[in-house]
Amino acid sequence: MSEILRDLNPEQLKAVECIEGPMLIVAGAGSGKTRVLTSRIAYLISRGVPPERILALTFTKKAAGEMKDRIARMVGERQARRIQMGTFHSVFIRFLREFADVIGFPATFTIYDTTDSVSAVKNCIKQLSLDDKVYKPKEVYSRISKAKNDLVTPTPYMNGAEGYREGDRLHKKPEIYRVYALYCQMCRQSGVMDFDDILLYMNILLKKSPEALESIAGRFTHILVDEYQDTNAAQYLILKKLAARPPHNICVVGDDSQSIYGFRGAQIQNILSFQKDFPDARLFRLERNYRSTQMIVNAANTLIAKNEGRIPKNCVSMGEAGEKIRLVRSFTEQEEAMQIVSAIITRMRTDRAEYSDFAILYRTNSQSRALEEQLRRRNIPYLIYSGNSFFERAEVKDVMAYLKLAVNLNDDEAFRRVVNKPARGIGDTSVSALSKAAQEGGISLFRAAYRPDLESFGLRGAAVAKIRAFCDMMGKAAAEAQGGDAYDVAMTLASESGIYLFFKADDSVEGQSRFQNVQELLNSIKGYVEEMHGDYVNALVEDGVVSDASLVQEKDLPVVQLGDFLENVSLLSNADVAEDETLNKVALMTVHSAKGLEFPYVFVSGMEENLFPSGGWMLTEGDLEEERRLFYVALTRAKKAVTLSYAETRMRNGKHESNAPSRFLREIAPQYLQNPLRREDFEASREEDEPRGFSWGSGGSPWRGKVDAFPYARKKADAPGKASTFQGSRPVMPSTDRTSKPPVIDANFVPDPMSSFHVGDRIEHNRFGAGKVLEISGNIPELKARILFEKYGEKLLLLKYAKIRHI
DNA sequence: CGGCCCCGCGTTTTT
DNA sequence: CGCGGGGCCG
Repeated sequence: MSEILRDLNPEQLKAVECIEGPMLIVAGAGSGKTRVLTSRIAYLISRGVPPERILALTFTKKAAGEMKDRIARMVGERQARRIQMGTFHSVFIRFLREFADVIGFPATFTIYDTTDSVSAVKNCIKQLSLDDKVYKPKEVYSRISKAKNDLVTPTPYMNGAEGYREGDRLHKKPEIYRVYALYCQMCRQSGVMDFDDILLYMNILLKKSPEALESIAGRFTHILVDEYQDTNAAQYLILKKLAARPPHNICVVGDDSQSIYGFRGAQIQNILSFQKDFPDARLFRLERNYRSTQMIVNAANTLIAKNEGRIPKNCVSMGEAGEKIRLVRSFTEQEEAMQIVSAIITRMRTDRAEYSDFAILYRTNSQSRALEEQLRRRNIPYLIYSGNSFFERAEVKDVMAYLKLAVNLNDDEAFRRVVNKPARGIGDTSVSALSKAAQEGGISLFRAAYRPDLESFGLRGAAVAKIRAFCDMMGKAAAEAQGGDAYDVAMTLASESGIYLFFKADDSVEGQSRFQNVQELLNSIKGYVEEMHGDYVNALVEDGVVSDASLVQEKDLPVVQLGDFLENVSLLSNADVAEDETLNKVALMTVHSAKGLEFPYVFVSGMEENLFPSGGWMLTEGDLEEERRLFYVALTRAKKAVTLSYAETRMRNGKHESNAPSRFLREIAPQYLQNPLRREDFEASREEDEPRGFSWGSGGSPWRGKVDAFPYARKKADAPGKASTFQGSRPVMPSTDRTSKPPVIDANFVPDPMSSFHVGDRIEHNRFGAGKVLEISGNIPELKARILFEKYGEKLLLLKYAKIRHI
């Protein structure tokens, strides 16, 4: 036991040792939250709490896995395995299967991912003859999702609960309730639940069946919840029910400052008012930051202090002072990327850092492109953590649909996707007719295929025969999937269905790549089966059932079924990257994806208004606070150094956009910034020397007013009232076409230091080409040079920004 | 029935 | 700009 408690600081120790009653642990970034959670569980076990009576819930599989590993190291694999630990969704799926009959679902229900759900919603919209230009499937789905999170089921929805109908009418979409009702009916008749259903039906189950509540809640003496600030209403209510019985041994851990999923229904209020829900709750604060330098922690503190309604806490770095946060200004996103890459290369030299010590974070996935290009150009290995791009590939989804259909023949989404792939002569007409038959009977497409009166829906005998042949094949596959090995079943199905050959036969370059993906999917099934078998064997050895892993025979291994694999995959996230994939690579990801991770060196790119914080249009105070928390998360990922960057113009949706530097850059107290923003930075374009709004190639001599261009911009900065430019978060410069500006000559351009230039030097500019220095004026760092360019005439450049080198 | 083209659209997304 | 979906044509 002493070993469990040994390395904890006093605050952590208190949080671990308090074993009875409700408690809230507010854990600042990098304060050893996971350590406390795992130590606490280990401590409970050491104090005699049976592991199976501990329920530990996380949001991600990764978090659950890491915690399990760490606990196993403390109390042994054998004990650790008995803990009920997993994601909200995976744990609740288990309960729901157990009590499936109560809520009227087959115990074998399967899970729709978001794509499945949206496409099912789309189908419902079609079936109701609604215009999908008005009723956009994605929008309708998110509306339904919201309602489910609020536990508003179709009937109350229809009857006006929580103002949903009213809201819909306001948005001129009064029929959403009908889509909702139909969608629920469809899911039910398909034996399918979406992600929100898992939480919704869990609530319904606990409400409807006191026996189920008693049974489930009675299993656990201790409940632990990770990332509590991200729970939504549905999760919150489940937790409240499970912990309803005194002494309410529920321990929630989180950080209100890191609540960044409000847009998905997370309620920061849950953590803020935990002590109201449980008046005798004890509050523990973990404020010692072991991750980041003082500079980073202090900077982040000053930023987050701008938010209201926080749980008061004062995070203090236990590390060294550290260096100030750097700010990189650039003209375009390409330049920004270039500078980031250069900084990485420099840092690797000076600090002997490795590629994997770096993360480049951004607000939106689309920002990765420019970064990728520059990284590739410099041959730097990188890894993009973006959505499950592999499982989003059409060919992978096709094969997955076959597998899903084999596990659940009533999965209409899967059915539609593969019924005519490869071509079986079952076209739209046939599927529509089948659809009618299914709708009329309130049954799935698969079941409808066997209706004796199918021909009365306008199908010819030949069409019916083709449909039934397909269904027979799938029926056979389903029988095999029942109790068969996942990999064997998948292989057999892939070849029998013809989908394997379908992809193999395409010998175009893209076709081969698609086939490779299919192969990779099948391999990953094998990998999964082997991993499960490995875990099983390890458990046998650990339990002393066998003395050596090699003694376990193949026939003794448990069958890993296709359904297991599919469920596993559907609950996978983009943080779930194989460890060897991350080796020695620069990490690129959104700030959201970075939550929970840490890196020695962090770059946050795109620090611009309208991007970060995003949503300039209708940015409410609440939205802004969430953006600020998001930036807080970004800063606190760094252990040693942070570099922030922004670009003056950025290509967005095919248009050039100019935005002011992010207000967040001003919200970090300037003493933590190496080169804080000055007022003129918030003014428009101070690119090189041109006055703002200037348009290249607008005909005539582009050099009117060239010499006084920069002073002009500065004068404006000093003008009273001008500060409002950055207060109003609208674009500072209209997107006048800057497309015809002189091209960047060399993207790899490395400028010479500004003090190296002298009158008479022959120089070369990144964009203007060759020229001669006529005059140097001003003092560092405001050093200016008057340069006569061969092609563009005389210009006054601020050397700090100009990309110039000697020839 | 399949392929091609045009149009529309475009935060973040642990499950 | 780059993608995906729908519609139209062969």
